Amino acid sequence: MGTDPTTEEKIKNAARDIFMRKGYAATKTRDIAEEAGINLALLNYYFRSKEKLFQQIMKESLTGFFEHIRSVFMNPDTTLEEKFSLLAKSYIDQIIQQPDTPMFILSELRTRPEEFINLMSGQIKMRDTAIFPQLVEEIGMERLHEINPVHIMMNLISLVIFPFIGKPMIERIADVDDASFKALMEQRKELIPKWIMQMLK
Amino acid sequence: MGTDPTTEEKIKNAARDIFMRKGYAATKTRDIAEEAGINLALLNYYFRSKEKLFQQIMKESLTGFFEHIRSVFMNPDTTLEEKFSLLAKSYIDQIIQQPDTPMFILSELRTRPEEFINLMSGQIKMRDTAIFPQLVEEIGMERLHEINPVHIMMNLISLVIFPFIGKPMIERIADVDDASFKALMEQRKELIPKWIMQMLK
DNA sequence: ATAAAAATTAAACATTTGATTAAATCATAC
DNA sequence: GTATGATTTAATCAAATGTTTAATTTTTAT
Repeated sequence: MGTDPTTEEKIKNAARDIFMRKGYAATKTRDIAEEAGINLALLNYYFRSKEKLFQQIMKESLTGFFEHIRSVFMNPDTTLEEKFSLLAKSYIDQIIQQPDTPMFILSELRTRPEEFINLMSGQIKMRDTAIFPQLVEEIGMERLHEINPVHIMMNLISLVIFPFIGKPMIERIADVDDASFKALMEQRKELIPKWIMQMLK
Repeated sequence: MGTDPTTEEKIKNAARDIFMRKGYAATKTRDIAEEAGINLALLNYYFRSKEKLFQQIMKESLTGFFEHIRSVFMNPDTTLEEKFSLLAKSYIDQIIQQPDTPMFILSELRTRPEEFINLMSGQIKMRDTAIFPQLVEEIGMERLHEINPVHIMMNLISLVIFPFIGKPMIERIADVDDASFKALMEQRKELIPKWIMQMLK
């Protein structure tokens, strides 16, 4: 067993939980305090304000979110298809562990874009990745006008992430339960790279 | 020119605008009143409460959102590829007009799933559509175990909707401006049906 | 023209909510 | 053991927020 979490950690864990599930505006500092099992004043004692606490958590979420893309897309020693496959595998695994992260980031980015300008800068730029020239080469100069590499990147991310974002709706429309949903996501680790490769044909 | 909007319409329009942009919790009744140019008390006079006003708007958004899917997927007289094409075209056009709708629905569905159980019931069921048996036939019985029709439906919706949800992030990562983004979306009306058909091969 | 109904306004109310304060408790060093 | 600093608590504050009230103005019907 690990050591007991410090008060600071308890607050952060509770805050991450509730921020991710309900978003910034719907999260009350008292909910965080109760979930963490601490006195309300301790939240401000350790983190100064709800806003500061939120920014710490968002920064870490963003970093984790991009680290996956970065490490896969920056590697010059893997082929295109390997990159697609690695990204699908590691991302789907990660999101299964923390299903709320993508929606959390995207919905806060929509609601309060101002706060993100600094947090987002210094993150990945598509043109600086190793995958970008590989995509350009695979598509071929003469076909670049009909299929922009940005489409392929969007498609990869869309196919990986959207099912998790749309899960509550998909489960109702398609009559799939939680277990079946997870099984479908597992299959997608293999299917997505195949689909993306076909798009390049 | 159309007639002036009634007070009720002014409130609803303002509320739709702000709810869509900021979400339920971050929207203040006073913001709605100001945006609508009306006295705060009129909001409760016409709609009883913020919650009731929200539910009306959400119900209409959900209905509009599903009407497109329904009308395309229910039509027994179009081929699979025609359905893919029609859905991509009409959906992308609709979302370009009202880019916040998908994110609005999905993020509120995540934040307050309780409120949605009644609003969602009576909406579309995948197994009752005309497209479902078409998909099953196209895939073929012997391949159904390796590619569940639900994947194809998820992919279609993902490729259409996700770029709009991820737009603020995509624009930063891929260095595309608003005009280029719209041009890319226009291309996708033709590309998405093609990509989806390839997945069935 | 006038009375009744509908619409609008300014003010206030009751909670909620983020934050602070001052006192109390705990841990650590000497 | 005691003093010092860190941590925790209960209580409180001030502002924000959804809603209501009571009075006023505008519209409608006769």
